[in-house]
Amino acid sequence: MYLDDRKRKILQAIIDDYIDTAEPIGSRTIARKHELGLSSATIRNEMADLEEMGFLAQPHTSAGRIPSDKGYRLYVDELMKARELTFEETDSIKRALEIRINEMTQLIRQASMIMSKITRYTSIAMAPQLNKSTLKAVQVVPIQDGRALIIVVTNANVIRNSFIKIPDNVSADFLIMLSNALNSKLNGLSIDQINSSVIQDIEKEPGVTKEIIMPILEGIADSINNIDYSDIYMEGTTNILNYPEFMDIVKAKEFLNILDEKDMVYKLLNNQNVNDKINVQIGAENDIEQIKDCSLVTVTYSFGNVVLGTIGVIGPTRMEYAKVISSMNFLKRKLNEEILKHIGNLDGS
Amino acid sequence: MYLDDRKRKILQAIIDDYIDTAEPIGSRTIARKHELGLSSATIRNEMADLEEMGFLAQPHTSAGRIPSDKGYRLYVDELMKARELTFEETDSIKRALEIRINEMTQLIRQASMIMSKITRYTSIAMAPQLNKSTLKAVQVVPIQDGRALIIVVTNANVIRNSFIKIPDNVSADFLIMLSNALNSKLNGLSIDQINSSVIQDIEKEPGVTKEIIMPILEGIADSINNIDYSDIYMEGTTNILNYPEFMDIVKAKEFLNILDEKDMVYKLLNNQNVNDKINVQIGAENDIEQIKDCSLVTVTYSFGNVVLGTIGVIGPTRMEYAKVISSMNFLKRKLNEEILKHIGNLDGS
DNA sequence: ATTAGCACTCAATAAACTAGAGTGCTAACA
DNA sequence: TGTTAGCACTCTAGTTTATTGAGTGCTAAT
Repeated sequence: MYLDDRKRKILQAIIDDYIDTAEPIGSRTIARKHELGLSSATIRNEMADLEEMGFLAQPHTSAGRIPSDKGYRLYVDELMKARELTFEETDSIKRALEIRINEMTQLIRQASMIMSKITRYTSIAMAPQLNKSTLKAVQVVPIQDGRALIIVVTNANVIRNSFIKIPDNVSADFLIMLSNALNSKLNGLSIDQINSSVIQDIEKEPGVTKEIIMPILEGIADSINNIDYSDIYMEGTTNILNYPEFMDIVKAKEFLNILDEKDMVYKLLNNQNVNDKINVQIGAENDIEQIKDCSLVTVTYSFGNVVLGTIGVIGPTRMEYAKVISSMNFLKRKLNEEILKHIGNLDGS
Repeated sequence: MYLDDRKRKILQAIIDDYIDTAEPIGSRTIARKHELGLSSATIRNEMADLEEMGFLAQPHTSAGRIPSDKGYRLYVDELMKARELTFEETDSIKRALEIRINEMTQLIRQASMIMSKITRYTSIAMAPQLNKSTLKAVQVVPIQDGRALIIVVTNANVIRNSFIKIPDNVSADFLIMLSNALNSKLNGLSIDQINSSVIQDIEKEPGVTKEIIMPILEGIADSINNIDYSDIYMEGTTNILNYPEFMDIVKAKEFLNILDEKDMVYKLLNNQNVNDKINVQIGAENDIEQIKDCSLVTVTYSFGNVVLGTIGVIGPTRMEYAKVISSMNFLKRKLNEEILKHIGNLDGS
């Protein structure tokens, strides 16, 4: 069966309406509301075809049709019309990102917050993925005898600390010297690139022993590797409860439970293709059974070839795709500008 | 009317049963299940008295009785029997706190997590309140020309960073000297104690100017004052959906919305009395209308006179108070031991 | 190819009924 | 005088039955 232009128009009309009302759409509704010049009977025949082709489904025999995941996919890829953002929307995105930024993570949280607010869905975000980053500065700061604090700054200006134990007899001056050595040797390396030849190189410095260097390197690895789940942010988690398809307490719980488990959210955000596009996962396209009735729109942003994180909006499959995608596009653009400003500035580049 | 021993026994029995079943309790149930040697008619009369005194309420004329906030209050203060924790429970609390702790916040998150798991309610926690802390170490680390990173460590080993701008021509050696000066002058002071005389004192150091010292002090204040809401942790937010009184989507949403707004949670945790006791807020005793059907059990823990934070468990007013309070007590004890170990160690004291 | 018409289906809502848990009151009892 | 058995009454929750209306699929006419 061929998906001709009339079928596409009808499908589009049905999905538009369904996104709007969350009610199964009948042939008469389409005939009345959209000027297709066709009677309900004709549309009825076309709808039967569309169902057979897998784009529509029927909750029960005497109900209207609702879109299937496949239907939404076609809609997103080909049918829907772009939605212009209003001035209020673009403006609030712009203003949200205009904060005084101290750390990348703040920028991301802010971005996540505004996405949730504009779309009225739930936003999830993941902050910089440290193990892909490279070191920009390392400092060893003495706190008191036998204890020091390692501070690591990455090329994306993410800061991590970790306490370490050091031998008691180490002087503050020596640590300063050591910090300088570490800085020059490790600068620009990713954590994976710190191998034995680099370590041997550092050991050549006067006074540097295995006893002192090992806890420091462990501390650095600790700081970096520990992608801890605190770097996952969520906003508007209860928004889902506003949508009729999640008014059922069991459904709502299923959804909220996934958000409660940060490693699930982490997995969700990490399964995305890393590219410059807006990613759309519809319904069962994500492989978490409990949210097979949800869609996820994500964008991964980066600086150079360093992936800095991912922001996503998750809502019912009956999502206002046009609006969400437009918002994400605009956010991505503004976010990239901000990242450039932020990291650019600090790099002096 | 006098609340004699028999009335108290009956009230206790009713509340025990109601906490268990969430169903209004009738006179016959009490007569049957508890060996009070009284007929249902007698209990009926006593129940009418208890209702008149405000300890019980009736959802409708032909239903059993449910406890009022006042009833729960009496129950918590005087009636309930302590609940021994099982070995599994004490053991899992102990093991949860045995992690390798890098920062106080990790300890608190861990504690919050285990409370939610054991009680099956929602736990909320607040990490160290920085502005009551005193400074233990301050370091100014050059990142590149014109930019430096301030690292602040408090007496509770909480670490905060903030980027600052400094004049271009400042040398790394000078910053090291300055760090040393700041360390000796600011050590032991709280943020409120850094006044103009302290600042003047620092300015006496050779080469220190207002231009250089002001951004640094601002950076310190930034790090400290910014009690940001990331320091609020929650676990088991969806647990509430397991309790029949919150199966209603509107009720559930009301509850979850409060948790979604971190400043509400913040307010909730901050309104607690700061003392060494377990605090119990029953129903409308907390002044947030939306959670007037919830009870909150909190404990504030501290080191010396420094308040380090608060951990709370929030659930329906029909809460297993005995279990929650026992758990909190045990947690408090273990937590204090850990804090002593942790901070003690690092202080060398 | 399109459409009007009609019989049929099914969910949702309302209305009527039933069952049962629980109360309050009264009168009898120890 | 406190306690209890007994009974009429109340109210909710659950079940059954009937009704409505939106929507479909099919057929025959255009």
